[in-house]
Amino acid sequence: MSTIEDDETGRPGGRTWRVGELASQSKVSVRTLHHYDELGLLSPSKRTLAGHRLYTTADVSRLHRILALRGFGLTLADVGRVLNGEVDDLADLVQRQLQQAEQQVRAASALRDRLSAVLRGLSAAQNPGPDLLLEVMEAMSELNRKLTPEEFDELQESRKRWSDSLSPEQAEAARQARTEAMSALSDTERARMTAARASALPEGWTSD
Amino acid sequence: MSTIEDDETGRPGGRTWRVGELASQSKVSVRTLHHYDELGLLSPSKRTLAGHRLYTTADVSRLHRILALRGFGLTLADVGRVLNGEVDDLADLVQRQLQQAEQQVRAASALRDRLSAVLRGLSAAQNPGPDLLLEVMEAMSELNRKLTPEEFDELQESRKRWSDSLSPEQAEAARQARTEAMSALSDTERARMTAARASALPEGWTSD
DNA sequence: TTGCTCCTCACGTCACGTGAGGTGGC
DNA sequence: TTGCTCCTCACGTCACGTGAGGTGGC
Repeated sequence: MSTIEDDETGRPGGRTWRVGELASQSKVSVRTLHHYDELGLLSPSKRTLAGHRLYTTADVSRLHRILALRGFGLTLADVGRVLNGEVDDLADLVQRQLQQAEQQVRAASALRDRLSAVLRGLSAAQNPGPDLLLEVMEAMSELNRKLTPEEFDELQESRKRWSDSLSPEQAEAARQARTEAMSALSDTERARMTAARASALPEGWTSD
Repeated sequence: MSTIEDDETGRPGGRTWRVGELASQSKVSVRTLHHYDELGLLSPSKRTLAGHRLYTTADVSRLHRILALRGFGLTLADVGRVLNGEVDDLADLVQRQLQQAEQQVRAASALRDRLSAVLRGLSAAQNPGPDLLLEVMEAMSELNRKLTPEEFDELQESRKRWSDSLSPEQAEAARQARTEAMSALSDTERARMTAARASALPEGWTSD
């Protein structure tokens, strides 16, 4: 404030930043800035004689715009296109990003539900051996494909062969874990089918 | 069923599958099976004289176990460790997967909310030019960092410079879009902070 | 002269996709 | 002989992380 020729010069518009400075202030890595330079997404307007990057205020603004768009889930390629004005229908792009995010929410939620069902099954068993848990996880996945009658028979049979090798306590725990898992799976499946029906509507179709 | 020496031989346990067969039946690509072979995750027990892969029933079972575990979000490295019995605390692994899935749900939900706020802002503007949308998205991101007073002033000023170049209709649309966006952002921010507080608890700490 | 920052390669990540060029079995 | 399937390289993807080996400015 009082110094005028300390680190930055007083010339308006002449303030520049070195990579390290810009990186720490923007909470990105130096490597990220190098990467954006390589991609041509953000090339510093100046260089020192030694070849060190110097970012101007305009460059900094562009970086902020890049980080903003990146924060909305755009790929760097899309970020570049948007900033270059190569995208005419931005609303359409945002719409697609939204659908993608919704899909991610559905997928992650379904995964979360299945995992917590496994954990509930685990806690139901007093001594959850690794084989038990594996069995439950496999059974849950098995149900995700529709089984042909023969496959179902074989699954039953292999389950039987397997459970014959267990102590009564282990067998009971396995049964209980499986029941837990199956019911949770059904919930997930029901939700999935509902979602599938909704997304099967033609594009642009609305309920009114 | 009636033919006994048609494509598969009758010898029990002798049934084998070629990559293409196994791939289509298991809904994975041939390349995926090649990949698992390269990783040593699933190497066919047999080969023909010409070097073609032949998968036995045991191999097929292992593939199903692999796909099951993969479906629970494990990396292939973790899948391998589990199948090799190198993981002693499976419950802990599942627990970490669950936390990761929950994190994904939170991140995707927050992204979805911000994107739909942008779209609501968009529809509020009768003529949403690309600059308008960009402005809104940037403003939303800007708020995600805490601004120093000077930065806030500069943001206001740049906003002013920008809005001076707009028609009254555009300016009004921008104002409305921004209001929408800000309120949605606040919701998100509140949720984020709540989550942050929760995750700031030391490991193993529970509320009872 | 010692640190700290900067530079340019260049390989690694993760789970495969996608040719390229060639061989085997019905 | 024509298709179809199979084989083994080997590069590409996406957004950087992580050294390696060397130079510049206070």
